Amino acid sequence: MQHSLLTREIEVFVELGADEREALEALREEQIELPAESALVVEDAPAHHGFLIEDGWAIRHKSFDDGRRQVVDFALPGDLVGLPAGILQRPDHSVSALTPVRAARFEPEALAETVARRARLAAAVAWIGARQEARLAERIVSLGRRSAYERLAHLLVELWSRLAVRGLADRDSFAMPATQAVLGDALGLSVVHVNRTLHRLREDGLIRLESRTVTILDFDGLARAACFEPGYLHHTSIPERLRRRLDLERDGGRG
Amino acid sequence: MQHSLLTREIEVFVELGADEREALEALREEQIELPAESALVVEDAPAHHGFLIEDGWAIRHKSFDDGRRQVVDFALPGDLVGLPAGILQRPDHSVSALTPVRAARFEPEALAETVARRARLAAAVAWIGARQEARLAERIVSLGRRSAYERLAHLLVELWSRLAVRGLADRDSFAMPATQAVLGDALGLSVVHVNRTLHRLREDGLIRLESRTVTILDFDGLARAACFEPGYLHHTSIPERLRRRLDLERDGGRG
DNA sequence: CGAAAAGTTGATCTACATCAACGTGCGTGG
DNA sequence: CCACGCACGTTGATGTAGATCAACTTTTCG
Repeated sequence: MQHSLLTREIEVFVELGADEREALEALREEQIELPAESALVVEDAPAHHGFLIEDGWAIRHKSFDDGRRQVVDFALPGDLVGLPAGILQRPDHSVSALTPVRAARFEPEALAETVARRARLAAAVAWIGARQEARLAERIVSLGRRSAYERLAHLLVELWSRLAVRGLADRDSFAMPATQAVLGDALGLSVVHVNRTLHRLREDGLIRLESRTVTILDFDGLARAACFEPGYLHHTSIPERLRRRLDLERDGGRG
Repeated sequence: MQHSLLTREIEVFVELGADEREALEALREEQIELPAESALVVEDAPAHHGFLIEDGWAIRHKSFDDGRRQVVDFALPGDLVGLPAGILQRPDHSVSALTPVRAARFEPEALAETVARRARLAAAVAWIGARQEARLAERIVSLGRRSAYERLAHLLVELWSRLAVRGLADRDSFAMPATQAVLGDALGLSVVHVNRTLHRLREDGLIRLESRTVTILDFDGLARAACFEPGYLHHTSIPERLRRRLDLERDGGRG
């Protein structure tokens, strides 16, 4: 894996020139390896970096003083974290490794600068941000209006989909490092209820679950149970109209 | 209000040059006025615009086939909507006017182009996006881990804060055009429960509520009840480090 | 002024939380 | 290599926040 995952991620959507690819590679400040449980970004800590997750899972989460915790999103290989934290004054949530994590660290300001000079990169980053926002919106829908059963089904389909487009899932299964407690914190449920709900999903023949591996036995059934509409994941490329504008930009710009 | 709200909104955080301001003004495609209930963005409709809300309230929401609905966010004067919808292939949620709305319409592609040539503008837009994402994250926390009482208190404080920084709220009150049904759809609660919970907030002497006006009687109490931490709203300006980089960019760039 | 929309209140139901106990796999130290 | 401990998972009993159903009042608006 010589090219960073970031390059690959972006190139799914826009083709990059050699110079653009180089500029991205130059951002990579340091390669880091973190044990499970360690923090990549700490809420309220002023100094912070962005990270590109290259291997392992992380969570973005907020904690209350009284011990309540909410997982805002899962960060999988290929995901960028700490970007908003870098743009805003201080991070308003933490990012912690769920498994051992390998990641590329970079200065958000350097990314901003690099991207500011290259319209196509800027569009790609905006695009990544918009997609993240779409995911959060869908999570709001889950928490607000879906039952525990639907939420869990939905999350499983989402995770599989996100891993699958990156070639990190098998045809019908994937490794699930999150404990039931973490799932509960992501879905706004108690551990006990996550357990019972998983049990029901198994009873209903939708999934199998063994040694931290989820096998989806009935995709249609699971997606139907979840009211899952894949559109919000936006696995497709940047809209034609936008791309055309930016190709113009590229030809007509300083080059 | 000759200058667009967008200009004012951005200038809270970075100073703009005359050219930058002009470029933003040039984006304004058309001024539109919409009655309450009408849609600015329709889920699944391919053609779409971005809008800068100039007056009135709107909601971003998703609807299920079975009638369930979730309000993802409120859009207040000064807010940008339809931006992610413009970047992504198709909008994954709708935006509807809650009251009559005055808004400036623009092509998202034109914004992308304008912004791509001006680092400071790009940073400002990225900054606006990051702030929106922070709001959604906080909403996820509310829905996942806060009680109805806390959620409602939290929302009221948030709305007041957002209106107040824009000079749209009185010292301790604001006009609240959302019905209890809409509040329910935003908070993941039933109308009945919203009603009872509002009642409790009144009983406890935290708010008063008359003719669609919320008066906050006890800010501290309400914020405490909500576990409200204002940080996530990011009403402060762009971090110094980032600003410095972009000022450099401005001096050194093509100009 | 009348009708429809919004708000209010009570009774009842249920999805999920909480409490409690026990099972199971696994890494660590004796 | 066994045994202890601990994190995680599982299951049952019970409690409760909030949903649902139903009726009524008040406000809004054409």
